[in-house]
Amino acid sequence: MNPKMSDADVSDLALAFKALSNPNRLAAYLELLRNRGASVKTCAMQDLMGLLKIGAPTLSHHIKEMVNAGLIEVERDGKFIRCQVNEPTRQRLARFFGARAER
Amino acid sequence: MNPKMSDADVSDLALAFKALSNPNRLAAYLELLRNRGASVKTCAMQDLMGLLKIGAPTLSHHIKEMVNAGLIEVERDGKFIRCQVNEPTRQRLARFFGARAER
DNA sequence: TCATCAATTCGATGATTGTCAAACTGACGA
DNA sequence: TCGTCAGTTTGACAATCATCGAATTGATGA
Repeated sequence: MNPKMSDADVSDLALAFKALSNPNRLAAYLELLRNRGASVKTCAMQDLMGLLKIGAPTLSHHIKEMVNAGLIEVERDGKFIRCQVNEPTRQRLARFFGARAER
Repeated sequence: MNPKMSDADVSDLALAFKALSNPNRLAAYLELLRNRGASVKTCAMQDLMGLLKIGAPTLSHHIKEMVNAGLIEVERDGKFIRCQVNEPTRQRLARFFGARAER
């Protein structure tokens, strides 16, 4: 039924799911998802630290892992960083679960 | 934009993603997804062992974890088991990534 | 009844992970 | 130029995970 999938695609997907398997990372991604429709689409690290009772080193590590998994993008802005969700990946994940269209 | 999400919902989701974060489990789930449209929607353990160069004890463990995460359902049929994807969870995951309609 | 077969449970082990504190970097403003 | 601030890197450690072999269970068919 579905076009089949290479081993490489499977391990890319597994990487994305692994990144979302940690509750703190998931909550961070969820926050970025919610910001997707807002006027300011990005979060700095301190915004996320407000939600996630974890230290800066840990969050920095989590962000790096989400970037590495292709889930989010990070931009530097002087002292700050700006995180936002990676759209192509988000859409690929939605399709994986069998979604068809999206408004 | 989105209705917000309880901590419990977040950890349920994290559990599902953790289950999909292992390449072998992901490949098994993928196989069940592909069978979703077929006439025989279920797989026995040996069907999955054909794909996944791992032993029966390990696969049994993986299946239990996917059941526990709500990703799949398992039914006993004599000596065999029949696995298939859990539809409500599948749809919830598709919606998580922002998909709207389906089919 | 008994041998076989599908699947599960148990116990162990090496690998990976999440987190922290401490030290570091690089940008900004005084 | 200096102190401070946002974020990063490093090194460590406890906890969790994936996998295996061996033993077990329960159903089937001879």
